[in-house]
Amino acid sequence: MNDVEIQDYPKTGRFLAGRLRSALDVGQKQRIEELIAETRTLANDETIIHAGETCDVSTILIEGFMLRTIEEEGERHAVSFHVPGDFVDMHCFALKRLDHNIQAVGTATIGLAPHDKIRDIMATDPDLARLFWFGTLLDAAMHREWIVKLGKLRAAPRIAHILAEISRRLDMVGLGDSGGFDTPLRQRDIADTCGITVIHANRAIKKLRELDLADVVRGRVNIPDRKRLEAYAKFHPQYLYGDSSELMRDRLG
Amino acid sequence: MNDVEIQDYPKTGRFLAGRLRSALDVGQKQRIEELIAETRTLANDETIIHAGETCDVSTILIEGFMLRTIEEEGERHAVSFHVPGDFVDMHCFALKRLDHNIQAVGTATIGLAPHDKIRDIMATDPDLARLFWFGTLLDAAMHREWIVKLGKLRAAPRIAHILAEISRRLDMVGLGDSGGFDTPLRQRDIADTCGITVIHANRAIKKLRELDLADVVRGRVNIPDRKRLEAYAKFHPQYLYGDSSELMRDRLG
DNA sequence: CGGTCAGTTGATGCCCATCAAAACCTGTGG
DNA sequence: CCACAGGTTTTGATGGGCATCAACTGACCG
Repeated sequence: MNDVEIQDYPKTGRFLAGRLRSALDVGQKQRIEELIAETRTLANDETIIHAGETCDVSTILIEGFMLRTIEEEGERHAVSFHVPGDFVDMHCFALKRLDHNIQAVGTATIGLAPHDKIRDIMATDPDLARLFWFGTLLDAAMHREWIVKLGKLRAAPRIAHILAEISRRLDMVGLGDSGGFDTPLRQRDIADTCGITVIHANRAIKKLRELDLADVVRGRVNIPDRKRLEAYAKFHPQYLYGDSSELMRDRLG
Repeated sequence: MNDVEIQDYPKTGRFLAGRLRSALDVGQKQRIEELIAETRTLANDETIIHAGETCDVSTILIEGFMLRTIEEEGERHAVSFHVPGDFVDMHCFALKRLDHNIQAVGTATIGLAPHDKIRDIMATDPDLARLFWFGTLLDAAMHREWIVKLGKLRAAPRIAHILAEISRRLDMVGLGDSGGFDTPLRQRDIADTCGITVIHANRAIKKLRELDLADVVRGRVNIPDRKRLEAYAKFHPQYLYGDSSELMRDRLG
């Protein structure tokens, strides 16, 4: 991942960066870039898709953060979060309707890919089809890891895990920032993601601060030593299927 | 779903039954059936794929139950369970290696689909390609629902949710049994799935028994009134994307 | 009839939800 | 520049859920 990718492909240059993107040729990258018919800017908390709606475009997150949330009995549960480069609702192409909402956290910029263009790709480039598929399966892999962590970890390490994962994923798409990252995530969002109350999230964050593992302040997360944070969170990045993993040497085809 | 499907397609007749299967034509069903190069019988607890292994076949569960598990620090965590008709590791085709194990619970019969045959389908029938994709996205949808339930529900309703889901999924593939279902699931498996200890699982099961919601005995789960069980578990089947949902009327293409 | 494994029960302490309230930011308009 | 309002972060007190350690029962099997 380098800046050239973003110059050449300003809307989709981060898509699967650090993962299978390196297996794509120029023509394929160009074709993905041309998928994006339109870009939009989202306001804080704006929801682009509501659970149950059918859709005929898919959305790539270009800049900012987003959450997938499910409402139940008036409570919001966040099932996953997204960083730039994520095709946040590619699965909508195959599912036709979604079981959850997708909303911006802070302001965000998105690109829209009409499904008929994706259908063209499915019919003419099986390798790209498989790449899109791969992208949606990464979400499933992250869901699985999170299920394990929810069963295994208490509040503070859960939060540490979220922070460690965001940090790693930002790295993969070329937005790494040693020492932490800027984010509009609120304690409310962290609580909704970890399945705990805001109040308890606050105490757990305080604990991380006291342990000098992570400092969450408005708009910024400081991480003095990511290795220590990852150890505390029992974070093992294999499930992100990154390039750097020795196990991921074999590629498309 | 009816018995004719299983007579005509003994190995894959339950695949996506109750969901998009009804959108397939005879040629497509035949093509899926012919994917299965070989069948095998698995012993109790036998693991067919270990985390990290690459693979060049995918597996459909023909008879019995299976679990996806992730080991961490000697503890087994189950991230999902499977019923007949599930293509348990179709995602292995696009991911190449898996982040988890897949193992039988009790004895099970599976069918093996070589990846080169799947690749042929990807290249020649985009509708079937999309169907396979859809199948893997169902897993992701179930993962999301489970993440919400882990955040929202305590032990007893979690277990109730598992039981309700199994019951519904058996219905969809034509194995419904009003009053409950036979299963080799042990309390250990339920505990590993719910992220609780066996001891606490036992107490929660006792509670379900006392509430007359479900009776889990060796090899059998009795459900006197599924509606009541589902209400207690806050089970809402939309995430299973079943045919019966009004929202699912639109199909492939 | 002893061994093994699944299921069951009791006692203790920590984690987290809940109710309540205060301190703090941030943007707004006077 | 200050006052104010609304949302975010912080702290305290109380109770319930679950993990943990320990022990016992019952079923199946050689």
